[in-house]
Amino acid sequence: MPDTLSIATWNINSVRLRIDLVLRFLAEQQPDVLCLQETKCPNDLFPHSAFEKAGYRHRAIAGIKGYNGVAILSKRPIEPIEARNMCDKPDARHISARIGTGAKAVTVHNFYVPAGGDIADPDENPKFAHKLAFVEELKRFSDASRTDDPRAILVGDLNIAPLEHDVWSHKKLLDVVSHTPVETTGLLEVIAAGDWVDAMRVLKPEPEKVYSWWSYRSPDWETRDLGRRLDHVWLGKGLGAGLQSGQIFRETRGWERPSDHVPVLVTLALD
DNA sequence: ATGGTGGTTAGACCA
Repeated sequence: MPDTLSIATWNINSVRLRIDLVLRFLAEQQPDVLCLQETKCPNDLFPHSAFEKAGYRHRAIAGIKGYNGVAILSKRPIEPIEARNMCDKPDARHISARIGTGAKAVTVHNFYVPAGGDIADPDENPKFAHKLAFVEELKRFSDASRTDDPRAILVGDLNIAPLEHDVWSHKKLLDVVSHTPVETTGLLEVIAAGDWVDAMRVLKPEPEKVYSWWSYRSPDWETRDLGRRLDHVWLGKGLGAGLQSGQIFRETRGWERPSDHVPVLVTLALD
């Protein structure tokens, strides 16, 4: 086993519609592992053979019809662990797998946190209540993971931009779902509970602006640049010191028929 | 204050 691991996360917004974009990214960057969210693909319709041909012969998937769905694609052997029912719902928002063996093995957890709807009030908006409950569950998960599994990696579309410079305007977005205080505080508490290392923010500390998502609804996304950092790669306590590099593939937002999210790729040493 | 653009799948629902 090589002593580095490169792992990417990407909300693809339909893996079948955008299979060519995923294959292009894999061909160009060759990450060891790619975690997808919003595959929107039932398990029996997952495009296994396309990934097989691309060299991603090891996969763990959890999909349902129409919504959500997560997948872990790997060039190296993996052992699927579980697809958790977060908030007691079988709605395909988590999948995990073990990569490698022995002392260098790591556990990858791929999460898709609920977007939370438009109204930032849990009493008025059940989707926002669901999101807050999901974050609370992530807190308990992280607290347990910190002690049980220091070689864990948590990635995914967490649908929260926790820091001031994770959004184009902190003040203007304070009451916009994804950057409200209850969400940003909650996500920072998840990080604290797990002692997670926020990989991209180690490499690009505040106040640099870092985004991974630009709304479909905003025309001229590139010049206006009204982005948010919703996609994250967190390293467990035993892996944080190995962080080597990270990259956000903003250019994919300009590809034909793009996802509204772009890939985030992190490379780390495993020893 | 509002509406703006996408995907799934067949009328809404979700982002």
